[in-house]
Amino acid sequence: MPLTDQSRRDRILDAAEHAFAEAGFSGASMRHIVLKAKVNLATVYYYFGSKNGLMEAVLKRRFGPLRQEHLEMLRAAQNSNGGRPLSVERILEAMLWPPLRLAACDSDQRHAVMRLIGRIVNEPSQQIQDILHVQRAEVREAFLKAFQESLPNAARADLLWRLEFVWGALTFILCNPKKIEQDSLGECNPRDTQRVLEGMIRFFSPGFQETRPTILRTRARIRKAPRSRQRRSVVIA
Amino acid sequence: MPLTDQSRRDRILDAAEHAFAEAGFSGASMRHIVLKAKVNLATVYYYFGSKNGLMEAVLKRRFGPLRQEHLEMLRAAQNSNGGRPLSVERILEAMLWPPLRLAACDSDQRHAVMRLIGRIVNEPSQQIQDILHVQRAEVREAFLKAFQESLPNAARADLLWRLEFVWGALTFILCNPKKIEQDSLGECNPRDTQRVLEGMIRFFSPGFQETRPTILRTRARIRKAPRSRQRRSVVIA
DNA sequence: GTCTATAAGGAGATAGAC
DNA sequence: GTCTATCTCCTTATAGAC
Repeated sequence: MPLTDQSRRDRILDAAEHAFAEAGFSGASMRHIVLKAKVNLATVYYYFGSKNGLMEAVLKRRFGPLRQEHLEMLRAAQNSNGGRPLSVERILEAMLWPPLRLAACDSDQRHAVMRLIGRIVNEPSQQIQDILHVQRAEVREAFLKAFQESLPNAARADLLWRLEFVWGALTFILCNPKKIEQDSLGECNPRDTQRVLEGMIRFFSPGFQETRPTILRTRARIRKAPRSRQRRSVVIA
Repeated sequence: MPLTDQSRRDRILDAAEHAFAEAGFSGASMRHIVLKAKVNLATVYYYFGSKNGLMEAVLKRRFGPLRQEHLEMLRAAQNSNGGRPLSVERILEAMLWPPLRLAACDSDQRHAVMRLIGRIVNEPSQQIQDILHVQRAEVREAFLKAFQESLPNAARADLLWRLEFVWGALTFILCNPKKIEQDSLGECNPRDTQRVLEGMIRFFSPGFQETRPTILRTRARIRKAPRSRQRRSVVIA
């Protein structure tokens, strides 16, 4: 870790990224960050103004390039396909690979980036959510459009839901790689990015093909809950 | 909201559940909680000992019954099926419905419970993760076994990954119902629990049937990233 | 640009009266 | 069991010398 080669600003961003990824926004403290970055506390305020400003800079450094890579990969796939609708597999690949690749970089920051993506998705702060929303809206639209072209019979609402499911699954595994590995007793290896990608594409692709309209079944048998300690005056079922 | 009918202890738990769900563990403060619960600060320490103890009580109140409901619903489905392997759809229903139903209760605590489930999954604290692990391990095993019986040709590692994907998608939509509704301009309605359940079962079922072994494709074309600002000395691809 | 020193307040937790 | 008052520490943030 050559400290001399790295400017103070970058050291702070790296340390902050790490801290925010590990402890969340409110859980991370400026003092821990400056300790790890080996800079003075006032330096952070000089460069970033506030803790919020620091988080914003951390997010933009990662999600700006990520957004561009998403869009470029989708466009490259479309170009190489001569303008015809892409297969679901190709779309999913363009959707999942950029974040997985980012997380696969072999560096000290690897785990930090992985967890940061997953962490901030569920971050309570409205300001953080706004930053994320701006970064994601354009990408969301592009992929939704690709899916609509690929699956003209699918209901738009279904596709929207499915994008959320995939995005949720992705952020979850990015945020909890260690837990997954431990819970599976080593059978799942989140660092084998290539295999994770293949597994996700194989698992999610068939579901997207399911374009018949939803038929709501009556499900009377599950109305009864086993315990009485919960309030369930109104049960939707 | 009849305050007199509710013991202090329950008022604290309700307020804490709400606060933790909204702001996360470190983001929520004891002082905000006692303000909402209309109790004295010392009362919380009398009943729960510490902030950690309070969180633990909040989690156990919800996840104990949830665990039981998961197991009972799976067992009921197996019994009604005469011991034969369940369909993937039935297993998914038993897996998804208890948390969705819990979130569908029409009460002031509804949103709190929804978001709490999603929130704590990504909570950094190790102690919280341990509580969650204990609650989830038994349920995980039961559902994994059900899937293995239903899909004898599926690789165990694949099933483990897929359980994580489903769990990740579920916790994501539980934690971010408002965001989903806004991003979709109202087309997705997270409060229509029944439809969400059907949508998830329809989306995830086909993927589980995919039991052919994974064939890793070479993907040279995605090796190139669009921007040079990221370090990518070692790219796994 | 970088530092020391410190402000100003919020946090979790407790002692001890009632 | 419930309250007031307080301890102690840590937090974000800033003022001002160099």
